Amino acid sequence: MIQNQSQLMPTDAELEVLQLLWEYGESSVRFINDMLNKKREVGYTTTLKIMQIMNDKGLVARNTDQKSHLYRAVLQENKAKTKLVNEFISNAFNGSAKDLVMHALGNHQSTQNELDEIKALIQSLEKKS
Amino acid sequence: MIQNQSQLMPTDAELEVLQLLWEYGESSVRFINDMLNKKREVGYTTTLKIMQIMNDKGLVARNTDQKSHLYRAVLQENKAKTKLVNEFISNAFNGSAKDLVMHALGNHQSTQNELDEIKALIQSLEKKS
DNA sequence: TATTAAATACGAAACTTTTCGTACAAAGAT
DNA sequence: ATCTTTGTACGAAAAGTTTCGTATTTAATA
Repeated sequence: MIQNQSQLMPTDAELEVLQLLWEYGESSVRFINDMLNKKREVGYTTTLKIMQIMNDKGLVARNTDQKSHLYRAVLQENKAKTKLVNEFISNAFNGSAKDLVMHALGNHQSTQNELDEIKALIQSLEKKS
Repeated sequence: MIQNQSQLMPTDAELEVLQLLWEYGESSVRFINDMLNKKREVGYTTTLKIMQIMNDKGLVARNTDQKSHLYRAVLQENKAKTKLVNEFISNAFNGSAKDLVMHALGNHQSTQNELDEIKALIQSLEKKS
Protein backbone atom coordinates (compact mmCIF):
# COMPACT_ATOMS: atom_id res chain seq x y z
CA MET A 1 0.00 0.00 0.00
CA ILE A 2 1.29 3.34 -1.04
CA GLN A 3 0.98 5.67 1.85
CA ASN A 4 -0.45 9.10 1.45
CA GLN A 5 2.23 11.43 2.60
CA SER A 6 0.52 14.59 1.48
CA GLN A 7 -0.22 15.65 5.03
CA LEU A 8 3.37 15.46 6.23
CA MET A 9 4.79 18.91 6.65
CA PRO A 10 8.54 19.09 7.12
CA THR A 11 9.76 20.38 10.46
CA ASP A 12 12.18 23.30 10.54
CA ALA A 13 15.22 21.06 10.64
CA GLU A 14 13.84 18.97 7.83
CA LEU A 15 13.16 22.03 5.73
CA GLU A 16 16.80 23.11 6.09
CA VAL A 17 17.86 19.78 4.68
CA LEU A 18 15.32 19.89 1.86
CA GLN A 19 16.52 23.29 0.73
CA LEU A 20 20.05 21.96 0.40
CA LEU A 21 18.88 18.88 -1.45
CA TRP A 22 16.93 21.04 -3.87
CA GLU A 23 19.87 23.32 -4.41
CA TYR A 24 22.60 20.72 -4.76
CA GLY A 25 20.72 17.60 -5.75
CA GLU A 26 21.40 14.12 -4.45
CA SER A 27 23.79 14.43 -1.52
CA SER A 28 25.47 12.49 1.24
CA VAL A 29 24.84 13.13 4.92
CA ARG A 30 28.40 14.34 5.21
CA PHE A 31 27.88 16.99 2.56
CA ILE A 32 24.59 18.21 4.02
CA ASN A 33 26.10 18.34 7.48
CA ASP A 34 29.05 20.36 6.21
CA MET A 35 26.71 22.82 4.54
CA LEU A 36 24.56 23.14 7.64
CA ASN A 37 27.65 23.84 9.70
CA LYS A 38 28.39 26.89 7.62
CA LYS A 39 25.42 28.50 9.29
CA ARG A 40 25.27 26.82 12.70
CA GLU A 41 26.93 24.03 14.63
CA VAL A 42 25.24 20.66 14.17
CA GLY A 43 26.61 17.27 15.07
CA TYR A 44 27.01 14.76 12.30
CA THR A 45 24.78 12.15 13.90
CA THR A 46 22.12 14.78 14.41
CA THR A 47 21.99 15.45 10.70
CA LEU A 48 22.11 11.76 10.00
CA LYS A 49 19.18 11.12 12.30
CA ILE A 50 17.10 13.89 10.76
CA MET A 51 17.71 12.51 7.31
CA GLN A 52 16.89 8.97 8.44
CA ILE A 53 13.63 10.23 9.89
CA MET A 54 12.91 12.07 6.66
CA ASN A 55 13.47 8.82 4.85
CA ASP A 56 11.04 7.04 7.16
CA LYS A 57 8.47 9.77 6.56
CA GLY A 58 8.96 9.60 2.83
CA LEU A 59 10.23 13.15 2.52
CA VAL A 60 13.43 11.90 0.95
CA ALA A 61 14.55 8.72 -0.75
CA ARG A 62 18.04 7.32 -0.68
CA ASN A 63 20.39 5.26 -2.69
CA THR A 64 22.21 2.77 -0.47
CA ASP A 65 24.37 1.20 -3.12
CA GLN A 66 27.49 2.85 -1.79
CA LYS A 67 28.70 2.89 1.75
CA SER A 68 27.82 6.54 1.92
CA HIS A 69 24.11 6.75 1.19
CA LEU A 70 22.88 9.40 -1.19
CA TYR A 71 19.67 11.23 -0.36
CA ARG A 72 17.32 13.11 -2.64
CA ALA A 73 14.14 15.07 -2.05
CA VAL A 74 11.01 13.21 -3.03
CA LEU A 75 8.87 16.28 -3.66
CA GLN A 76 9.90 18.83 -6.22
CA GLU A 77 10.79 22.18 -4.82
CA ASN A 78 7.82 23.85 -6.46
CA LYS A 79 5.26 21.40 -5.22
CA ALA A 80 6.66 21.32 -1.72
CA LYS A 81 6.79 25.09 -1.44
CA THR A 82 3.28 25.40 -2.77
CA LYS A 83 2.14 23.12 0.02
CA LEU A 84 4.05 25.11 2.59
CA VAL A 85 2.56 28.34 1.33
CA ASN A 86 -0.95 26.92 1.30
CA GLU A 87 -0.53 25.69 4.84
CA PHE A 88 0.84 29.04 5.91
CA ILE A 89 -1.95 30.97 4.23
CA SER A 90 -4.50 28.81 5.93
CA ASN A 91 -2.83 29.01 9.36
CA ALA A 92 -1.91 32.64 9.48
CA PHE A 93 -4.03 34.43 6.89
CA ASN A 94 -7.38 32.76 7.09
CA GLY A 95 -6.99 31.42 3.61
CA SER A 96 -6.46 34.78 1.94
CA ALA A 97 -3.53 34.65 -0.44
CA LYS A 98 -3.98 38.33 -1.08
CA ASP A 99 -3.41 39.22 2.56
CA LEU A 100 -0.20 37.24 2.55
CA VAL A 101 0.97 38.91 -0.65
CA MET A 102 0.20 42.36 0.69
CA HIS A 103 2.29 41.67 3.76
CA ALA A 104 5.10 40.09 1.80
CA LEU A 105 5.37 42.95 -0.67
CA GLY A 106 4.70 45.71 1.79
CA ASN A 107 7.62 44.93 4.00
CA HIS A 108 10.35 43.62 1.79
CA GLN A 109 12.62 45.32 -0.66
CA SER A 110 11.73 44.00 -4.05
CA THR A 111 13.60 45.01 -7.15
CA GLN A 112 11.83 46.39 -10.18
CA ASN A 113 12.57 43.15 -11.97
CA GLU A 114 10.84 41.17 -9.28
CA LEU A 115 7.85 43.49 -9.34
CA ASP A 116 7.72 43.09 -13.10
CA GLU A 117 7.65 39.33 -12.76
CA ILE A 118 4.79 39.56 -10.33
CA LYS A 119 2.90 41.91 -12.60
CA ALA A 120 3.35 39.50 -15.47
CA LEU A 121 2.00 36.68 -13.37
CA ILE A 122 -1.01 38.75 -12.40
CA GLN A 123 -1.64 39.53 -16.05
CA SER A 124 -1.57 35.90 -16.99
CA LEU A 125 -3.96 35.14 -14.14
CA GLU A 126 -6.30 37.81 -15.39
CA LYS A 127 -6.30 36.39 -18.89
CA LYS A 128 -7.50 33.08 -17.59
CA SER A 129 -10.69 34.55 -16.20
CA MET B 1 13.96 46.40 32.58
CA ILE B 2 11.68 46.16 29.63
CA GLN B 3 12.23 42.84 28.01
CA ASN B 4 12.67 42.52 24.29
CA GLN B 5 10.04 40.09 23.15
CA SER B 6 10.55 40.65 19.47
CA GLN B 7 12.05 37.22 18.96
CA LEU B 8 9.12 35.28 20.37
CA MET B 9 7.23 33.65 17.58
CA PRO B 10 3.82 32.26 18.47
CA THR B 11 3.38 28.50 18.23
CA ASP B 12 0.56 27.11 16.12
CA ALA B 13 -1.82 26.89 19.04
CA GLU B 14 -0.91 30.38 20.12
CA LEU B 15 -1.49 31.72 16.64
CA GLU B 16 -5.00 30.28 16.63
CA VAL B 17 -5.75 32.21 19.79
CA LEU B 18 -4.20 35.40 18.47
CA GLN B 19 -6.34 35.31 15.34
CA LEU B 20 -9.46 35.16 17.45
CA LEU B 21 -8.29 37.96 19.69
CA TRP B 22 -7.56 40.10 16.65
CA GLU B 23 -10.93 39.33 15.16
CA TYR B 24 -13.08 39.72 18.27
CA GLY B 25 -10.98 41.88 20.53
CA GLU B 26 -10.56 41.41 24.27
CA SER B 27 -12.03 38.02 25.16
CA SER B 28 -12.42 35.54 27.96
CA VAL B 29 -10.91 32.07 27.91
CA ARG B 30 -14.42 30.65 27.73
CA PHE B 31 -15.19 32.58 24.58
CA ILE B 32 -11.94 31.67 22.87
CA ASN B 33 -12.38 28.04 23.81
CA ASP B 34 -15.91 28.02 22.42
CA MET B 35 -14.67 29.51 19.17
CA LEU B 36 -11.83 27.01 18.90
CA ASN B 37 -14.27 24.18 19.43
CA LYS B 38 -16.17 25.18 16.34
CA LYS B 39 -13.24 23.88 14.37
CA ARG B 40 -11.78 21.15 16.58
CA GLU B 41 -12.20 19.67 20.03
CA VAL B 42 -10.10 21.36 22.68
CA GLY B 43 -10.47 21.06 26.44
CA TYR B 44 -11.15 24.21 28.39
CA THR B 45 -8.08 23.92 30.59
CA THR B 46 -5.97 23.37 27.51
CA THR B 47 -7.02 26.71 26.11
CA LEU B 48 -6.63 28.29 29.53
CA LYS B 49 -3.10 26.99 29.82
CA ILE B 50 -2.13 28.19 26.35
CA MET B 51 -3.42 31.65 27.14
CA GLN B 52 -1.63 31.70 30.49
CA ILE B 53 1.59 30.77 28.74
CA MET B 54 0.99 33.49 26.18
CA ASN B 55 0.57 35.90 29.04
CA ASP B 56 3.87 34.76 30.56
CA LYS B 57 5.56 35.21 27.19
CA GLY B 58 4.06 38.65 26.74
CA LEU B 59 2.10 37.73 23.64
CA VAL B 60 -1.10 38.77 25.35
CA ALA B 61 -2.02 40.92 28.33
CA ARG B 62 -4.99 40.40 30.56
CA ASN B 63 -7.37 42.27 32.73
CA THR B 64 -7.94 40.42 36.00
CA ASP B 65 -10.43 42.80 37.51
CA GLN B 66 -13.30 40.41 37.02
CA LYS B 67 -13.40 36.79 38.02
CA SER B 68 -13.26 35.89 34.36
CA HIS B 69 -10.03 37.37 33.05
CA LEU B 70 -10.07 39.22 29.77
CA TYR B 71 -7.19 38.72 27.35
CA ARG B 72 -6.03 40.93 24.54
CA ALA B 73 -3.26 40.59 21.94
CA VAL B 74 -0.22 42.72 22.68
CA LEU B 75 1.01 42.99 19.10
CA GLN B 76 -1.17 44.48 16.44
CA GLU B 77 -2.31 42.08 13.78
CA ASN B 78 -0.34 43.84 11.07
CA LYS B 79 2.93 43.90 12.94
CA ALA B 80 2.63 40.32 14.07
CA LYS B 81 1.78 39.04 10.63
CA THR B 82 4.63 40.98 9.10
CA LYS B 83 6.97 39.21 11.49
CA LEU B 84 5.48 35.86 10.66
CA VAL B 85 5.82 36.51 6.95
CA ASN B 86 9.40 37.69 7.30
CA GLU B 87 10.28 34.60 9.28
CA PHE B 88 8.56 32.38 6.73
CA ILE B 89 10.28 34.06 3.79
CA SER B 90 13.61 33.61 5.45
CA ASN B 91 12.99 29.98 6.44
CA ALA B 92 11.38 28.68 3.30
CA PHE B 93 12.21 31.09 0.49
CA ASN B 94 15.75 32.10 1.13
CA GLY B 95 14.70 35.64 1.79
CA SER B 96 12.98 36.18 -1.53
CA ALA B 97 9.59 37.81 -1.06
CA LYS B 98 9.02 37.52 -4.77
CA ASP B 99 9.31 33.74 -4.71
CA LEU B 100 6.76 33.58 -1.94
CA VAL B 101 4.38 35.86 -3.81
CA MET B 102 4.70 33.87 -7.01
CA HIS B 103 3.77 30.70 -5.14
CA ALA B 104 0.95 32.35 -3.27
CA LEU B 105 -0.63 33.83 -6.36
CA GLY B 106 0.07 30.93 -8.64
CA ASN B 107 -1.84 28.43 -6.61
CA HIS B 108 -4.73 30.26 -5.08
CA GLN B 109 -7.91 31.58 -6.54
CA SER B 110 -7.75 35.30 -6.21
CA THR B 111 -10.62 37.52 -7.25
CA GLN B 112 -10.14 40.38 -9.67
CA ASN B 113 -10.62 42.77 -6.76
CA GLU B 114 -7.79 41.16 -4.88
CA LEU B 115 -5.55 41.25 -7.91
CA ASP B 116 -6.40 44.92 -8.33
CA GLU B 117 -5.40 45.62 -4.75
CA ILE B 118 -2.11 43.92 -5.29
CA LYS B 119 -1.51 45.83 -8.52
CA ALA B 120 -2.21 49.06 -6.69
CA LEU B 121 0.27 48.15 -4.00
CA ILE B 122 2.90 47.37 -6.61
CA GLN B 123 2.27 50.71 -8.26
CA SER B 124 2.73 52.55 -5.00
CA LEU B 125 5.95 50.62 -4.40
CA GLU B 126 7.19 51.60 -7.84
CA LYS B 127 6.52 55.24 -7.20
CA LYS B 128 8.72 55.18 -4.17
CA SER B 129 11.78 54.21 -6.15
C1' DT C 1 45.83 -8.62 7.39
C1' DA C 2 45.62 -5.47 11.11
C1' DT C 3 44.70 -0.82 12.16
C1' DT C 4 42.47 3.32 11.42
C1' DA C 5 38.98 6.29 9.50
C1' DA C 6 34.35 7.09 8.18
C1' DA C 7 29.71 5.66 7.79
C1' DT C 8 25.12 3.82 9.48
C1' DA C 9 21.79 2.29 13.09
C1' DC C 10 19.53 3.15 17.05
C1' DG C 11 18.16 4.30 21.71
C1' DA C 12 17.56 7.69 24.69
C1' DA C 13 18.23 12.31 26.69
C1' DA C 14 16.95 17.12 26.30
C1' DC C 15 13.71 20.38 24.85
C1' DT C 16 9.45 22.22 23.26
C1' DT C 17 4.57 22.20 22.70
C1' DT C 18 0.06 20.53 23.71
C1' DT C 19 -3.17 18.40 26.59
C1' DC C 20 -5.48 17.46 30.72
C1' DG C 21 -6.44 16.21 35.75
C1' DT C 22 -6.91 18.05 40.17
C1' DA C 23 -7.08 21.48 43.69
C1' DC C 24 -8.81 25.52 45.01
C1' DA C 25 -11.30 30.14 44.79
C1' DA C 26 -15.05 33.09 43.55
C1' DA C 27 -19.69 33.95 42.29
C1' DG C 28 -24.46 32.77 41.80
C1' DA C 29 -28.67 30.03 43.04
C1' DT C 30 -31.64 27.72 46.32
C1' DA D 1 -25.62 29.66 54.69
C1' DT D 2 -24.90 25.89 51.82
C1' DC D 3 -24.60 23.92 47.32
C1' DT D 4 -23.58 24.22 42.54
C1' DT D 5 -21.49 26.29 38.78
C1' DT D 6 -17.72 28.54 36.70
C1' DG D 7 -13.43 30.20 36.84
C1' DT D 8 -8.01 30.19 37.69
C1' DA D 9 -3.57 27.94 39.06
C1' DC D 10 -0.48 24.59 38.37
C1' DG D 11 1.90 20.21 37.89
C1' DA D 12 2.64 16.71 35.09
C1' DA D 13 1.62 13.47 31.33
C1' DA D 14 1.66 13.00 26.37
C1' DA D 15 3.32 14.08 22.04
C1' DG D 16 6.55 15.98 18.87
C1' DT D 17 11.26 17.59 17.64
C1' DT D 18 16.16 17.92 18.02
C1' DT D 19 20.41 16.40 19.72
C1' DC D 20 23.90 13.21 20.67
C1' DG D 21 26.43 8.98 22.59
C1' DT D 22 27.57 4.38 21.62
C1' DA D 23 27.74 0.19 19.06
C1' DT D 24 28.53 -1.77 14.85
C1' DT D 25 29.70 -2.15 10.00
C1' DT D 26 32.28 -0.96 5.93
C1' DA D 27 36.09 0.77 3.46
C1' DA D 28 40.64 2.59 3.05
C1' DT D 29 45.64 2.35 4.26
C1' DA D 30 49.77 0.96 6.38
